[in-house]
Amino acid sequence: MPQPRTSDPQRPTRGRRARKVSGDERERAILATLERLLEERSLHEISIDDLARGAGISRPTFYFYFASKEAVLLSLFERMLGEAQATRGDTLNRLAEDPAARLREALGAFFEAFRSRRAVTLAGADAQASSAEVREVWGHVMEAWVAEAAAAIEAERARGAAPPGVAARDLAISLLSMNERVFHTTFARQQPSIAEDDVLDTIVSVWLHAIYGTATPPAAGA
Amino acid sequence: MPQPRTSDPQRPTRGRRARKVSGDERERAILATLERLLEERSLHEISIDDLARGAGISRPTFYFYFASKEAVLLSLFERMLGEAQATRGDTLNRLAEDPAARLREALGAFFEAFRSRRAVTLAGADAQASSAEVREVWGHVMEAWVAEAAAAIEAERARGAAPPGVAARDLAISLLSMNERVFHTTFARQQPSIAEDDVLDTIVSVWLHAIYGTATPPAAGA
DNA sequence: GAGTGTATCAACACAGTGTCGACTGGCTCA
DNA sequence: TGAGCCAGTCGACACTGTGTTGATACACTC
Repeated sequence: MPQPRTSDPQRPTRGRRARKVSGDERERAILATLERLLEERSLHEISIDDLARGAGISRPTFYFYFASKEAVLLSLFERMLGEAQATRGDTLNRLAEDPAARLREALGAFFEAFRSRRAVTLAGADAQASSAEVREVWGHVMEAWVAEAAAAIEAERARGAAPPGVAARDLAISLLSMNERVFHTTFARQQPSIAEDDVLDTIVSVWLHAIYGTATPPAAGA
Repeated sequence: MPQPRTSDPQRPTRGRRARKVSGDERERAILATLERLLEERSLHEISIDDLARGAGISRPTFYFYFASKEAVLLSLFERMLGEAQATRGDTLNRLAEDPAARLREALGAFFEAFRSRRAVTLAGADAQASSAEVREVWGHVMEAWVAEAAAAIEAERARGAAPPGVAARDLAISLLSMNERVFHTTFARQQPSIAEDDVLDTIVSVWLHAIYGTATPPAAGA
């Protein structure tokens, strides 16, 4: 049985010129095909045969590259989450500089990262229902964001800018859960949902009130 | 082709004594079987054959009662949502009496309604990914809650208990979305999630701060 | 020029879905 | 009382999608 290749990038690419069509190109073709098809229909309306044909290979050959279509989605999803991480930076750690502005910046970066890959975001969220693996990846990413947000909340409480209240971690989970679900319904254009242009204003307001009790918390210099 | 029966209760039950096993009993047996199996595994790990066997009938006979397993879930889901509506009452309309207490009451009723039917709640939420029909039912229910919550927020702003802010409807959507997702991760015992005992305290606190800017808003009499 | 690893696919086995057509057995009304 | 109706039932089939097997090709290595 051929081992499905992991997307491990340091696989040794053997000497000089690659074959007409290399394995990496095929892998990328499969990923691109899924991303394209997800713009039109949901993962469970896409068959492995669709992906294989889209990448110009047969169904058994598909299995040489990925173990399942969920695995393809997972790869796409992980890439996107990596990008989301990268663009966001450490904005939350510098909350004290100007809470309202920094928070808007951080939440805006998330929003933008997900918005720019709408189809993958939605499919990834939906796939959590059916794939324990997707659930686990998402759980790890969320865990990191929760820890970061909780630390930021505690720091703001410590410097007296935010009043004490419910456990910082629980608050962070609540607010991030809100983001997650609000983004999802907005991107899916479900009813009821918030208009794309109003999402950021609304969630920033909730974050500020939930953490500081006011929409205009004090900056560190003030 | 036999018409799949709706769960329409006023179907005429013909004269005197019912047959050994009536159609209604079968229908109830299918619903009960799904609810039982959902405690152990997810909808897409349950086949129509499982449901049929569980109800003591063959697979083709299943189709006499329901058009698909999603339809069975939908029936279960709608019943549960109906109960959630019923137990909650009009608490949100009486927010002014004592905002913190009434809000806790209203959110507590929701939490309890969903908690008591954990398996159906989780399966219903998951099925939104794959079934437009489930999505639509959930959308309608949410829409009603959003309208009610938005009206309550506007009333509190009108009486001066809550400060003005982002659109009441958008705020209502955000807060209800938070509930939805927080409940889901808690019931599914995903990581990260809020402990079952802390959920109510946490979300009530966010609602109060987001609407009133404080955890101790004034009652109407005060 | 034999051997190894990558890449490929036709053909198969299988699981689940949905449908068709035939059958049963109680009930109604002529 | 017996012809006809109808809710209810299921064996058998066709179809779709999944995952595996085994054989093959090709490039590059030693």
